[in-house]
Amino acid sequence: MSDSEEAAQPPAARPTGPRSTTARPGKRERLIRSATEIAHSHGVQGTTLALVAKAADVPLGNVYYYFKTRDDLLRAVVDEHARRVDDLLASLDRRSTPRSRLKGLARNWAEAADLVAAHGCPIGGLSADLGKLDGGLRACAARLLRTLIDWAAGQLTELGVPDAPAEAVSLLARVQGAALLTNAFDDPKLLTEEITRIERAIDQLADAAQAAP
Amino acid sequence: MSDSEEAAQPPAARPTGPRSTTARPGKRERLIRSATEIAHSHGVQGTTLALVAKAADVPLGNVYYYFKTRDDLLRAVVDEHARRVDDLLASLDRRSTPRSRLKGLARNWAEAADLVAAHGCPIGGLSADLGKLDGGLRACAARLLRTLIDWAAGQLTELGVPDAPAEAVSLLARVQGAALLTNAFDDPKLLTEEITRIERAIDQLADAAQAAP
DNA sequence: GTCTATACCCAGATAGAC
DNA sequence: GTCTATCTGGGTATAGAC
Repeated sequence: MSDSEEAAQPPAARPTGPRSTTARPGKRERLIRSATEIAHSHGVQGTTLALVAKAADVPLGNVYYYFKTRDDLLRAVVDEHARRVDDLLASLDRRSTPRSRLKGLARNWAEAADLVAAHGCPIGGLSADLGKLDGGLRACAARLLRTLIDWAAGQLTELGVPDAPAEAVSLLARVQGAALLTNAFDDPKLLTEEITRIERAIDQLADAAQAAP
Repeated sequence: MSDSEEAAQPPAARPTGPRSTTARPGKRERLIRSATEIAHSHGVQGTTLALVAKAADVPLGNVYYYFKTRDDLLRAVVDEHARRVDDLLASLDRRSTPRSRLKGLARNWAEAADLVAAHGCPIGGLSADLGKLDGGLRACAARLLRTLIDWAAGQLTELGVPDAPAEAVSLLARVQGAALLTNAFDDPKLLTEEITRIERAIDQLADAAQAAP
């Protein structure tokens, strides 16, 4: 490296695996994935570097080559979720109608009912956990929920639903609350049934908007 | 004490303050109250004995005279919430109609909007936090939510609402989800507006049941 | 770049004087 | 009953050999 201001600069978020097609992802990526999983199952405060390093099969001391501090790793976890949300919304955007897109979003939680029953909603749980921290991480997770609400509000607007932003908040609230109860009672069926009801509510909103334009 | 099997037996949950009318509550009670507050603001994992002892103005070592382990103290926190829930529901039961009782329950969250924005719903947060623990505490918090749902289902049944249990779950889910978003965005208004919408939903359920008995 | 060993701190819990 | 001092374990973070 001729252009040197830092002797050893971490890879800094390469697109995907840096190696050949079949090799497992690089260490940085493995660490992020493990941390994301453990933050979901054990909560943010239970996400210790020892657990993450072990799950990623990376020696503990080596973690600090990729992340200066534990908070940096947690920030990367939020970014990872942001990527996943963007991917999901992009795939939903390919559907033909706003109604189908909104239902697809709701269905997405129902499909993960078992995971949600076991550990809660990854995004909702992360938000709640980060909200109880002291540092700059506090506000960092609300952006995931914000993205989802804004997207839903856009779909509702396209449907001609009046008061779309408030309806979007209600929709997300119903999903998040259902996820919380599902986790509390460890009962996937609660989530699938509640999502069905939410899909009905989406239909009613769409039908009402179509009837009175 | 003539009836001695234990040399020093902790007070074991006396009804209220053991002293004269104006003295502050006993140490055990102060510890429970401080722990309840800190569990709300810092989360269960952030509820350290040092913090609790300091807030209750009790020396750290003395905590163990009242609670054998930290888990015991956390169990006492859940019990404290259970008491508060029972009190709330008992006071609501004095209202004349199920509709008014249900709205009163919803209003209860709206009145605490600032606290919810700052730290989330005490019960929902506790449930989520305990769900991520290993030990026997895991299932212990779901009972608070269970109590609320069962009570709401009873009120809806009395109203003649069909599928009352599922409607009760939906109602609680909406409240809990609204609380989660309110906390994530640190915005009390979000909760008050969402509760208003939930009250409207209660009216609609009641009106519909009355129209078609 | 990678990994071992370890410093350092703060948590829960205990001992024992008072 | 009350409180100080302390033990022990596990957490983040660093030093430094390779």
